[in-house]
Amino acid sequence: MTDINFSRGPADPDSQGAAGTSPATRAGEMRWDIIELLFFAYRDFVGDADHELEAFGFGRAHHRVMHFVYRYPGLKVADLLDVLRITKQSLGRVLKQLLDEGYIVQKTGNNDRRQRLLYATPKGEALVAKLAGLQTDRITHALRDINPEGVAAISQFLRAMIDRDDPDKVLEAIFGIGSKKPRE
Amino acid sequence: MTDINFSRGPADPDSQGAAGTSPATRAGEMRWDIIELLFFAYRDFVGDADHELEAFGFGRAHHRVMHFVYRYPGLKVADLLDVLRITKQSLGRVLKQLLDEGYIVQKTGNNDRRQRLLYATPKGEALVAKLAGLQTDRITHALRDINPEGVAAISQFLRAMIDRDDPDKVLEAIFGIGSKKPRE
DNA sequence: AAATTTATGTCAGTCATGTTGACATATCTT
DNA sequence: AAGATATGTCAACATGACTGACATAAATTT
Repeated sequence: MTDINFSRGPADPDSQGAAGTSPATRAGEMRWDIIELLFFAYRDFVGDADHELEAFGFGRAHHRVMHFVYRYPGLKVADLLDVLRITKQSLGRVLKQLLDEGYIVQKTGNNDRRQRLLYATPKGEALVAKLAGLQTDRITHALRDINPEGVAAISQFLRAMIDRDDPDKVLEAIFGIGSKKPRE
Repeated sequence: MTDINFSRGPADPDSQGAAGTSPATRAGEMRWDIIELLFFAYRDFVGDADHELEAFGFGRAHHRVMHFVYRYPGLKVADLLDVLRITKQSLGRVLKQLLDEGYIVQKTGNNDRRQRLLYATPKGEALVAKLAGLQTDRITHALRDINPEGVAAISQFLRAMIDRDDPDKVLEAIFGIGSKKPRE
């Protein structure tokens, strides 16, 4: 049936050396393993939520907004734009739906009445909890046979994969700039 | 400045318990840390390639196709569909561009002349190497201070995050299903 | 007080990438 | 010869990105 050549790597690995210009260009030095594991792990990780979201008529964009609004109550629209790295227009459509359908409420800022601070409603909280539950189940399973040192290494690795130049508000909170300890 | 309430978690965490139905529904049991680290880590991980791809007039879809064609020479179209989990039409557009612009070539299968086996050209290999170089640099940096046991834990974690029911050809290769006949 | 900047919202149009369903062709299998 | 399979292509559509322009209210600066 499947007569694919599954020898790993290109037919002529040596042809790589001269082509690229970035520091790691020789095929032998590439972290193909981690690159591909990240692809598949993330694909299935978000797949959990994707499937559930269909029942709500929502997409990934809605999930991301709901998640961060729930997790960081009182988030401003501008902060959300920084975190999600999308444009105002893209966010606007999704946010409007979530507001209209009662998953999120806005409150005018106390200090600055131009701001619309965002909060999840109980309905919104339930959705986030449901999705996070699915993802937590997968994570818990994946961590099952890993000892505390291993878990620490995983956490350290993921943190070190994140850009730290010009972090947004949420990242500052995650990395505990203000001595706030992430729940762990 | 930013007068956001950055207390962690929802205003009323206890409201979660009754709402959800999946195993992990109580807010205190959620792996918010890993969930968010995965989001940011993957965002920045793929961001490396995204930026570079603009110069080629390509998007993420092109990268994914090029990557797997380069890594698994002789991949069939059907295998690529399994791996990427997209439809024939979506793949078709992207694949046609890569063929037209000389990044990929097709060869008719020897055993089965209906098959179009895909191979990266030197031009395609150079592109993959460049993008993988950027991502490898990030990974290498993130693994810098992690000992071999930690790296093993990271690898194990990522593998365990991946669905193993009905794995595709590439996953079978990654997980080293050693027998001659992985699927029938 | 007036002018400017900021935070947000919205409109119009475009693009990339995904979808479904139908259908055509060549080739392999029965 | 008939049917199944691998691939390619068509039309139509959905989502979620984008740019650029513009409007409003509120804060800030002059």
